[in-house]
Amino acid sequence: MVETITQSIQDYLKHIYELNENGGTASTNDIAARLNIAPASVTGMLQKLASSNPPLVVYKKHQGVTLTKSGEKAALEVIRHHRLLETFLVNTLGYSWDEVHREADRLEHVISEDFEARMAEALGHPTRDPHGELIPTADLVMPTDESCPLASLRTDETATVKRVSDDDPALLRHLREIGVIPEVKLTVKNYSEFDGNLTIKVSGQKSNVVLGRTITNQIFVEK
Amino acid sequence: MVETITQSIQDYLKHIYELNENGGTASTNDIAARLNIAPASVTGMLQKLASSNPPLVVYKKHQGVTLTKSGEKAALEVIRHHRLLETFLVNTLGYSWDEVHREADRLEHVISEDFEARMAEALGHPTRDPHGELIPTADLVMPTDESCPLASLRTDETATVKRVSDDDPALLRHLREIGVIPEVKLTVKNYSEFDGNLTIKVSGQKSNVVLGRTITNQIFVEK
DNA sequence: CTTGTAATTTAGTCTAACCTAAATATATTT
DNA sequence: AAATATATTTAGGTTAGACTAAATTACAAG
Repeated sequence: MVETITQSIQDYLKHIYELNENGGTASTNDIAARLNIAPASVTGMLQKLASSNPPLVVYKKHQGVTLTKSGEKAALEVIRHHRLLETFLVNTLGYSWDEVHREADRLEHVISEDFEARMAEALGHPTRDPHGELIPTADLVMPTDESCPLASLRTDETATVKRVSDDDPALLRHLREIGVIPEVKLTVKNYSEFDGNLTIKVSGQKSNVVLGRTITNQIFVEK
Repeated sequence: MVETITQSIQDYLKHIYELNENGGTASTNDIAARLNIAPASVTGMLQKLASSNPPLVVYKKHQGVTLTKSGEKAALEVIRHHRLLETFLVNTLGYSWDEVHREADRLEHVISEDFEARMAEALGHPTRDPHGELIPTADLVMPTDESCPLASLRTDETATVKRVSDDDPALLRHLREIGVIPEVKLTVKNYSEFDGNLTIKVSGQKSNVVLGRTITNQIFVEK
């Protein structure tokens, strides 16, 4: 049998992977929200993905889905494409941090394995994309992420920024302005018990910045 | 109204443009052959393209189609994407002459205008792609081509290669081997009345080569 | 000017992926 | 434990773009 993995199936798998990373199982509604389609349409597709050969998801009515091994491989393939593309667009065409996402979302489905390999080669086989997200390896293994939210640090702790959540372009632009980008070092000058704000000294920047919980939960660091 | 120009419509328009360049009107069968689909499917699409708003083709039953101004603009947009992409892939990812075509065929439909502009900029606004095909300008005008088939030259004439037909990868590899690539100078050493063969001295190559009609009709030069 | 062939069109189907509305299952609150 | 709210599924429908088979039109050759 071996049914074809269409572009929309790739999109489903990618988002299910990301939902699985956080929650566990991915719910019909969450998937629908991410794909901007009606929940009813998602149900139909999940049934199809579960009964394809080989099955790409494990699906129990009313209980969401998880990826099978095959589903995960297919998802990682797309994610590798996406993250390599983001890196490539920033490095070779001067795209900025916040502009690459939409472009990569369209390109990820159409590039060949050859294109993927040539990009990886040209970029020196990077392990993270411009936002610091880990890039699955060529044999489709997702490296483990050792980083923790900046929000979990306390006064006098020092760490290196590893990753920044990429789903809000405005936040990305802001972080770029205050110098919070991957591989930059920072130190917590103060932690406020009251509201969870952190006062941060960013290496290379003159003045300290105060960041709220909402932001510090989207920045990931290694001590 | 302004209906959306889907990927397959883009493909139809691109091939109709190319058929119009040679023949005049594009026939149902020719289009079907190029797109690898059944002629009956083409008829349906042509009717749709002719009655869309604005109309993209002029269609008279049993007499093939030509592009309208709107159809031509849409076609040139795709062709510009394609040719810039080929140039980009060769220049920045080390693709060879004969490998770029398939990749560009998929990418041409999904890149943004921004991507197009960045490529053009990075490449220094090239006027020809790696095979020497003219690239439509940013405002979608196809430059006029002054070149003529190598087959039309006679003994002792000298010319510069401008373009090579790109639809046969094997031919492309052969031409690369004997040094026949755009901007290379060559001289006709002999013309054979009998079979139309040309004996050619290619600048930078030690030994002369003899090329038959089939090949010399696919190489375009300027004297 | 008729007849055979090739090109084209019509008519009717199919599939993928979406939709809406209604039905049902699950979860939450009182 | 019932009542309500929320999440999910079912049922039925739409659209784009392909298909095959049959009908028609155009064209070329005797």
